[in-house]
Amino acid sequence: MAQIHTDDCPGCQTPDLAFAPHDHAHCSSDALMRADALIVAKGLRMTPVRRRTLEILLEAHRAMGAYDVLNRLAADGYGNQPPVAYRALEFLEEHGLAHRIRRLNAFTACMHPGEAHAPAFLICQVCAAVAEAPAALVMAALESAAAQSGFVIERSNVEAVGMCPACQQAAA
Amino acid sequence: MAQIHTDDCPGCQTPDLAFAPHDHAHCSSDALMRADALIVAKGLRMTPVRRRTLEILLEAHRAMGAYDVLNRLAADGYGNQPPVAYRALEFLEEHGLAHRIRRLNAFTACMHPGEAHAPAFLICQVCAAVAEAPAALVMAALESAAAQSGFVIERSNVEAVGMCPACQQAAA
DNA sequence: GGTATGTATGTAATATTATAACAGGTCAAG
DNA sequence: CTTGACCTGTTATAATATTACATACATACC
Repeated sequence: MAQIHTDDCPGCQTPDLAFAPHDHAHCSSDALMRADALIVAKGLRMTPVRRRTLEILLEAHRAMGAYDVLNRLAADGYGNQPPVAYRALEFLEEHGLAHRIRRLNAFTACMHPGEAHAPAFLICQVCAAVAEAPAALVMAALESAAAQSGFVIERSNVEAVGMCPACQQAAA
Repeated sequence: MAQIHTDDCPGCQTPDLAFAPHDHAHCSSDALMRADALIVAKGLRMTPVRRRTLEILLEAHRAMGAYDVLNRLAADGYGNQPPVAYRALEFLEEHGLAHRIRRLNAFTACMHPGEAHAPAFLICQVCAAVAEAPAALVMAALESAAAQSGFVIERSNVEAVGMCPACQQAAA
C-alpha cells in the first residue's frame, strides 16, 4: 500500500511536496480521513458516491475529467449518467474537498482540506501534472487589485500553465 | 456613435474606467485601430473575419460565447460553422487582442492591446459584467509562488467572481 | 412504529462547447 | 505564373455539462 512515488509521479499537491517524490498512500488516506471529519463537523452527509468520488480523485492523483470519474463510478456499480459525477464533484468542490481546474475542464482532490485557502494551480504542459501552490500572497494582491475598482471578490480561480521542475530537467 | 454609457453598462475594461460610465465608442475604435497596427507590425494578417470578430467583441462590450460570435459572423455572411469563430477567436487571443474567460466559456476584447499584461478578470455575478483589472502585482506574486516549487510559468489565467460596485449599491 | 420532510440518487433526454479532417481559395514570393 | 504558405468553409463528431423528473433514502417529529 505504501508506495513511494518516483519522478514519474507529479507529487501530491501539498505545497512543500509539490512536484517532488513522496509517499502518496499517506497523503491520500490522510486527506480522506480529514474529509470525513470535516463533512461530519459541518452536519453534512458523506455518502458512498461522494466518498468514492473523492477516493477516485485521490487515487488518480491528477486532474480528471468528469466523465473519467463517471466511468470509474459506473464500474463500481454507481449510476452511469453524467449528473452522478457532476453532483458529487460539485459537492466536493463546494466544501473544499476538491478543486475544479477550468483550464483543463477537470477536477482534482484538495490535499489540505479545512485549511482556508484560495488555491493557485500550476499545470505542467509536458507531463500534465497539476500542483496546488500556496497562494495567500496571490490572493492578497488580487483582492487589492479588485478593491481599486470597488469590486468585492467571492471566489476566484488562479491557474498557470508552464513546465514543472522534472520536465525542465528532462528537456535540458 | 459617441454614446455615453450609463450604470447599466459594465464599463470598458480599461483599469481606471472599469465598471464606471464612460464613452464606449471611443475605447472601441481606439482598440480596433491599435489592433490593426499591432497585427501589421507583427507581419500578420488582419483578415475580414478576424477584424469583424474583434469588432463584434468590442461592440458587445461584454464576454461572448463562441457560438454567439459565430451567429453574428454568419449574419454578416461569413461561414456559420464553429471553426470559423474558434479560429478567429484563437488568433485574437494568441496575439493579445482578446481574452478567453474560462470560467464563462467566453471571450472578451482586450482593451489595451500591445501593452504587456497578464490579465485578471473581475466577473460580476449579478450583472455579468467583466472587467480587466491591473494584475502586475498579482502576476508577480504568482510567479514567486511558482518559483518556490521550481515551476516556470508560461501563461496564466486569473479570474474572480463577485459583485461590482453598481450591483453592490443596487443591493444595499 | 409510522409518517412527513428534506435531501440524495438514478435515468432519460438534450444543450452547450469544442475539435478533427479535408477541400478549396487567396495571396505573396520567387 | 507557379509554388508554397496560410486562410476559409464545410462536414462530421467529440467532449463537456445541464434540465427535468421519478424514485429512494434518511432524519426528525408525532
